[in-house]
Amino acid sequence: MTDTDGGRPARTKRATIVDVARHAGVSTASASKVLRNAYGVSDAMKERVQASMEALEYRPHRPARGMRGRTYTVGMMVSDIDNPYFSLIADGLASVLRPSDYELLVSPGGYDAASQNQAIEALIDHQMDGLILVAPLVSPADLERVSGEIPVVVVGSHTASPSVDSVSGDDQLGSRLVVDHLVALGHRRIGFVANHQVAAESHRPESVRLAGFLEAMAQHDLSDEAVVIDTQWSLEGGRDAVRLIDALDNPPSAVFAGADITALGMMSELWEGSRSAPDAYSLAGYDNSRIASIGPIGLTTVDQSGHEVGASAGRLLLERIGGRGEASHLLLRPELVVRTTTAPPTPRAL
Amino acid sequence: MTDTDGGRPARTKRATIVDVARHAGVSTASASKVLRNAYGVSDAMKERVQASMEALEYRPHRPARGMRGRTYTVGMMVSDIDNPYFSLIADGLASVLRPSDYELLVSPGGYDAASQNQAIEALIDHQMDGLILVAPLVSPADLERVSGEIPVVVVGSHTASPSVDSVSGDDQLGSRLVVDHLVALGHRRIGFVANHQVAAESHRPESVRLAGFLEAMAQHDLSDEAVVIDTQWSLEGGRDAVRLIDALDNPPSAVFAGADITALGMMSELWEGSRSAPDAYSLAGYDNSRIASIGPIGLTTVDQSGHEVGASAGRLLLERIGGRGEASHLLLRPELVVRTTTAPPTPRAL
DNA sequence: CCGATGTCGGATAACGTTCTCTCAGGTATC
DNA sequence: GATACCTGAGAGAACGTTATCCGACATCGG
Repeated sequence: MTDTDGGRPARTKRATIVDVARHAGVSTASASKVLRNAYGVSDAMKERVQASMEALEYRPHRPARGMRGRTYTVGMMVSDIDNPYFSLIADGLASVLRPSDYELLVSPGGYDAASQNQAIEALIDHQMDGLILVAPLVSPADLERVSGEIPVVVVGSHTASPSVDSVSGDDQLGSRLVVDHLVALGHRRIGFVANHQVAAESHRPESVRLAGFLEAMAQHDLSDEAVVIDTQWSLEGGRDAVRLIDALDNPPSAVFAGADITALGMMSELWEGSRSAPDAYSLAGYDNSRIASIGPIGLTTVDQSGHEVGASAGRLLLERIGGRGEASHLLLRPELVVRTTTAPPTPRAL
Repeated sequence: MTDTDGGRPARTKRATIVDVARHAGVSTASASKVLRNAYGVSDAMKERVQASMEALEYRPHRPARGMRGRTYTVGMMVSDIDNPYFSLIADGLASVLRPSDYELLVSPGGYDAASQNQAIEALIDHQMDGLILVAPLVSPADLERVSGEIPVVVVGSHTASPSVDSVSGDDQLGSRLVVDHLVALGHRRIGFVANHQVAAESHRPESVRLAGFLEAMAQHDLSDEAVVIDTQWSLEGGRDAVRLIDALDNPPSAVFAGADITALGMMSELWEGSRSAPDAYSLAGYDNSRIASIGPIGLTTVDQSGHEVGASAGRLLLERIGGRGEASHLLLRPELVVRTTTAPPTPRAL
């Protein structure tokens, strides 16, 4: 009735380190040493134990390791697994984790601080060795608390915390690249679609991009021509943006949507009104999501090299797990990708 | 020098069930009973213990639970976290897991059988209570082996295994919906873009969709007009498909791309040749990914209701963990979503 | 030839839970 | 008022691993 015999299929017992030790004729302590390649084992013994592990198809039981400290697993918290950018980050991360002993597990945290906090706690409860938080919505205080328990690397949010590592794109520069491009095309009156929900928190990309936009406009002496449209970064928010712009007395001839998803919403809304970019106005996004490159879309955008961001985050985390004390903050250089949604202003807009 | 004192931040020790028990003045055994709301605790004690848990911010240590069996966590293996359809599945899954005690962790398994196997093993090593495998590339034999160790629900692959549960869309029906639609529009010669890499394995959606296409064409007495284009389901594969179709003597007036991603690649390639759907030929995809609905894309496609698929998979898995013996196989009804890439054949194509 | 030093291997006590089993006390039954 | 039964509470042994300590032996310098 217990598991000694009865499971429907002849459930084969998993080999433990004790089995390995017995099979190799050594103590479990020694087998463990081989497993961790710790100090104090002869080559002969090492070989014998490894052969036994092979023979028994031994794989360490992670919870058991977790009870003694390390699980050799790092957790990644993302708002939603459906984000092309997050996927690039995961890829980069995986590429640095693969050669190490570490493994990656992802937790979908949702779109509000409370559920993200819960997801993070669950990751901690699993005794992960380190955490990668992608564009987290949690408060700085919570972040600080978490980083006291476990090494943390924040990706995408500009934090300057002394206890949390961070990797992000230089969104200030990214905004400048877009503005420079639009101005070079001859635009003067330029709009920016802001994400009002979170713009107040200065460390978030949303507000850094806005600040970068305003600063770049000022550098071109175009502060008076900067038009901020307040809505939300989502497909629906993009649609709203189009309507808001239509209602303007003096509409811009080019719009920087702040994020690809918003630009896509705008394109969709324009399309439904039989208009398009750049005919109605030039349009630029941010993120270089895969969809932006599809022919009929052809969105001008900013590439953040998610792969590189992920790889850097992985390296930082591994270093931190390895014992580095002080936090490190990386700022990666974005690049402008010009496609077909930006062009010189149309005559009627001059 | 050890952790009794020295960590840089005043690292607060995590409360264990022993602490809770002491705080409440009961035995750890009783505290554990309250935690699992097991039989044999008075209401008074239950209340006291729960108050202590609250006070100490107690959260069970999952690895420790794992050592005794359950971890209250289910694992989901996906090829890549960047897939809009997977995200819908995860959403549906989360919605049934939330009210339960279970939590979800996702492992990105990659695009080949070997690395997916590795990801699955890692999930097992973590002592997950159950596994959701999304469109796995692993062999039926491996699947059988895994399902002997842990409850498994396969999503997206049509399996009839007696030991593995499955949930998938009725791809055969989906193909028929597309063909019926195209024929109703007046098309007779219709192409299907096949995914040659995996088409041989009859349980995979790729081959079921192909079979469904051929059967539907036969039902319309159009077997002679069915054109199968052999390439790959990816953006690049879609581009190839366009070139292959161009090389045909007697090209179809409508093409069923088999998957949205392929259709998008085709649209991109057509666009670069200053052509488009449905002018060049009608085009339909499969999956109803979010991007398909964007105005300038407007792809006619088949909706599989990923949310419902995920929710069903979650329910099945929970039942299975709960002890259901025999496997269950669900087939969900897909729906056609008509947008702008399909239209009656253009005169010259008649 | 003796003590000091170094190397390799093993015994063993945790780690935080679960769960079976035992026990104490109360209540019902005759 | 003795016996059987129930109920609530606790003791304690796992689970699979790690890491500290300890001992045995070999080597080396004087």
